[in-house]
Amino acid sequence: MVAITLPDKSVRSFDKPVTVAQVAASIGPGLAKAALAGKVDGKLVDTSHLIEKDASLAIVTDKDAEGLDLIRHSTAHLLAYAVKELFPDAQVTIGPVIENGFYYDFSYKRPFTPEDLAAIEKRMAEIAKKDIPVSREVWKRDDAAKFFHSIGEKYKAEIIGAIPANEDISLYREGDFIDLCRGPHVPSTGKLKVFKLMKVAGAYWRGDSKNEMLQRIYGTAWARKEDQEAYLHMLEEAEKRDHRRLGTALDLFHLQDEAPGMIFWHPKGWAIWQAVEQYMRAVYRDNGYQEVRCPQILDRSLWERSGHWENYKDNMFTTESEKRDFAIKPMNCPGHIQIFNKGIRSYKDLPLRYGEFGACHRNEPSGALHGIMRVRGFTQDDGHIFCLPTQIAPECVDFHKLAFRVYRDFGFEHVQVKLALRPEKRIGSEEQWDRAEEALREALRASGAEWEELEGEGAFYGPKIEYHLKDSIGRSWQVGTMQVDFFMPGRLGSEYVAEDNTRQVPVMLHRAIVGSMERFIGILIENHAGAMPLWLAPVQVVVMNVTDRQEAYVREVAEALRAAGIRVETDLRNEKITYKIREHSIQKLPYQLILGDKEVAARTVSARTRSGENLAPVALEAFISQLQGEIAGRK
RNA sequence: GCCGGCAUAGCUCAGCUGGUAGAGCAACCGCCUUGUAAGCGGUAGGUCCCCUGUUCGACUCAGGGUGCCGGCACCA
Repeated sequence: MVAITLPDKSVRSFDKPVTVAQVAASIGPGLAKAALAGKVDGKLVDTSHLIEKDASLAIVTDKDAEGLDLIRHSTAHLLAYAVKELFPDAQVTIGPVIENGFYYDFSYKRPFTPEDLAAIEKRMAEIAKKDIPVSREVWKRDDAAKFFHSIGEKYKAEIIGAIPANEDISLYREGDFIDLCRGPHVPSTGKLKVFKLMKVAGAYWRGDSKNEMLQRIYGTAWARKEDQEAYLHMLEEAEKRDHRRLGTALDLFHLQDEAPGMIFWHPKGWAIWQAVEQYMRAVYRDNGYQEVRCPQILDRSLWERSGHWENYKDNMFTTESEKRDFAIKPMNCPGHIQIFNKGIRSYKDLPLRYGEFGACHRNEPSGALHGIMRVRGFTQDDGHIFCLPTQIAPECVDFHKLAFRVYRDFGFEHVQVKLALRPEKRIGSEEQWDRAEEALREALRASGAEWEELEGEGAFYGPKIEYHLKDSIGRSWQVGTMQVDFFMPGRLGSEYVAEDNTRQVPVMLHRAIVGSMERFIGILIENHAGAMPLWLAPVQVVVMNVTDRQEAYVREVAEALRAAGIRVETDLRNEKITYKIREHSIQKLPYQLILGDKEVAARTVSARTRSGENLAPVALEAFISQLQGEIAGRK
């Protein structure tokens, strides 16, 4: 007797072991058809899985998140199947599920072309249509290794070789194609109906740039056609919000060949920058930071002492003058330490907080550059807190709260928090690391944050909290950070006089909220689709005349707005009002003031909002105070 | 840096197999004095990314470079 408990708590009894598929069939033919896998006692298995003893079972269909992942995983195998049919000497490697789809890495004598992709996708559809059963087989590890060697699949053999010898492994067979896989998979290829190959790209074998490069094919797969169409449509829409496109369209900035990874800020882009910077400056001021400014170029000897010359040389721009070597600063911390070191510090001075809008240059690999998100010249809202070990935790708690307040003010609700823990190559004692990691955890816990821990991702001098925001197509970018550093202050000779009159080395906290002004503005642009909130909009109001009779009044109104601190432009061009409205709408201006004879006569203004709403005429003063209210509220 | 793709007017893009280039928008000049998302007419604008080669002839083909785009690696 086998008793199966279903999710609704009902129990079905069978007189001998049954497969997931049989249980599904016993419930109903519809479910039997929809079944993609089973979840037995919480473990995902194939529908062919034989249940031999009492268990709980949930039938997984394409309505479950797991079902969708299954479809994607099986579609990756389908892709490999099709590739092996069309390109028999291609070698298969791995094909995992990713957000919205999957990829599969192949080794092949030449790169796949877009035409290849179309042919592969066609073949996939044909195989799917044949509804070929997918079956699981359990092999001895060595047999499997031998087998994959014999068919020339050296990557698979290598993967299997890394599995302990006494472990059995599972293979999945569909038609002539057999692949090593933990599974589970859909029962047959006919379950795979909605997929599309998206792009080819190079990817290193085992993610190591010392290894050969494989051909990675990316695809997307869905349970329903509408889902895929919605996804593709979303991608198209996201493309319109790309900060590079909007940067040109809204005349915010540009880049050019002579300065790769460095930005020319146009007046409107710089107005956004200034709005962000002034806001962040107030954040420094109101939270116990003193703003400072350090040299852009510093002598080699300083970078040797800090360790950068040895560890970071490839990323630094260097220069030479009168037989002295200099580096353009890639970071601000050594500079801040010089300020700290000037004079004798007492424990009573700590925590001491310095903040800078520090322009840094890093010679990033050319392939890493991306619009204004990843650049070679950028400005950090970089702060360093010199403190006692006991002050680490409270400083981190305060910082975390502050960072989240800032993100909220900029309109970000979804901030990913990650905690990067001790890497293999590190300095400092285990005890110091324990304390530092725990201090950061404590700060996150105290703030009620949810976070993800990344083993081995910390800096060599200490662990760090990372704050990430997403761009329009969902790529995640680190913005803020909080890092504990036990190392650099000692290395650069910082000390304070402790209570017992001994000299001690302070702990340094490296912290940034927007991270890089450039990246942060890029993300701001994408998240607002270029329609910046009033307080950040480069031009907040445009004042327009209907005919040239209102010209003087337009100037008067604009001047009053300017005097009230509003960023205002006039549009006195000899064009139809509809033409002007269209143009400023495309430029995503928050408010357009339309002044005709009526407004002149009544000494009022008629505003049109960005959403296309026409507000009733009001007195200028009323309009100004409305704007000032919105700006103060950061709307 | 690695794999692949791309580079034509200010912007977005077209230009078949080699015969030195076009459109729309923008700009400029007129006309129109205009009321909530494009009035009309005209003019001007290009080292077809750069260098070398093949060719009678190169935007087009080949080689090299630079930059950008998509990934990978990197991002203390």
